[in-house]
Amino acid sequence: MSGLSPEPGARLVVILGPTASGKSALGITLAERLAGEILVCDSTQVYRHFDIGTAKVPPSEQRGIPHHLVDLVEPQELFTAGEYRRRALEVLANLRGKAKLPIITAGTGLYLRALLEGLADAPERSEELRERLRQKAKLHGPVYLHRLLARTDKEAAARIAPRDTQKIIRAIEIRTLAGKSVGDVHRSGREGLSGYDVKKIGLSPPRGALYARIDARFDSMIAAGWMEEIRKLVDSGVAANAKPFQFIGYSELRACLEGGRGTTEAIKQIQQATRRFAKRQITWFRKEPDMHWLSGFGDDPAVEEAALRIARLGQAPSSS
RNA sequence: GGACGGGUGGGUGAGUGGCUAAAACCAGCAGACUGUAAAUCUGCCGCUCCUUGCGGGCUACGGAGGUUCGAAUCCUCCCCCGUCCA
Repeated sequence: MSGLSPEPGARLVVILGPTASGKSALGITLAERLAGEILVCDSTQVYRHFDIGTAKVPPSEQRGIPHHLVDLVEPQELFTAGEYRRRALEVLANLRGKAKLPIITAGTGLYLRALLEGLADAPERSEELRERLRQKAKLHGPVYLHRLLARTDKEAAARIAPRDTQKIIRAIEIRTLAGKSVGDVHRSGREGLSGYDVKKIGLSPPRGALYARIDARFDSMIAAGWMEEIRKLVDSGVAANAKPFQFIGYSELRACLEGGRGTTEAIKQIQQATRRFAKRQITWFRKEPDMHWLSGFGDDPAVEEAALRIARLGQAPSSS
């Protein structure tokens, strides 16, 4: 449904790929050449003050290209896919008025899907309900909630693994607050993005090379003062259980800082966690429809050229 | 030179005669995922064959022999590692 509206409308470029694949660099390159602006689609970069570890592009490296959807909330706030969608739609409307090409650099598959395909009309999260459910789970064991869900929504229970507490809670939440099954809520449809001719470019560097970049990027983040950033966050009173402190690297390094223990073990953990994260991203993006995959990093000149062709013409490099 | 302890699948490591291709954990690979998504969860993980079955074959617990219907597990010799005694 998305991008297939009767009149092709404005163009929209999406660059997606695993972490450290060079999405940001490619985005800036395309923006410069095509009079575009960047919409970051990353669930971690929406948090203010968590800059280095979330790999935000520092203003000094943005080459004058506006970067939207970054630094939207404070660390103790919660952010959701629905909120991302609302904000992104605002930015898109705004760029349309200025006749700028929107370029989305996407690392968070769920957020991108929320924007492109929409979300069902489901209730927002309810902290009170969730807290009650979490208490019950703690009391009766992890599988208890699954049985609870099965009682009112067999279909959802069949789809969700008994130990996937997070998804079970969400399902119970929808069932309870919407008053109908999750399946019914989802089947009621969702409204995707329309009025855009979407070009999706995927970065797919060789696995080994990607892993090497991940390791190298960690070093440069440290060199850029990641530790100092964390120290400042701690000093300014950001709670340890704040959402962004759960992001890869932040929790481990905070523990090093406060526990005074060595970092060599933490470094290995962080690099490994990042590799696993990249794998999950790859899995998610693999089934993304209408992709133009490029097998290199976003700062590779050959990739830049191919991406430019796709962004301009919407043709696969092989067909040109 | 002698006395003990130990050598197990990519790693750590359990396993003392059959239920063991070998626990568990890690790593790796694959997958799911419509408001926590850098999250959460699932599967596979010696090789191989097919009529894909709680199927067949082969290889595997340092090496070589042996005992036994049957050995990672018991015996003999050898090699290596650690600790201790000379």
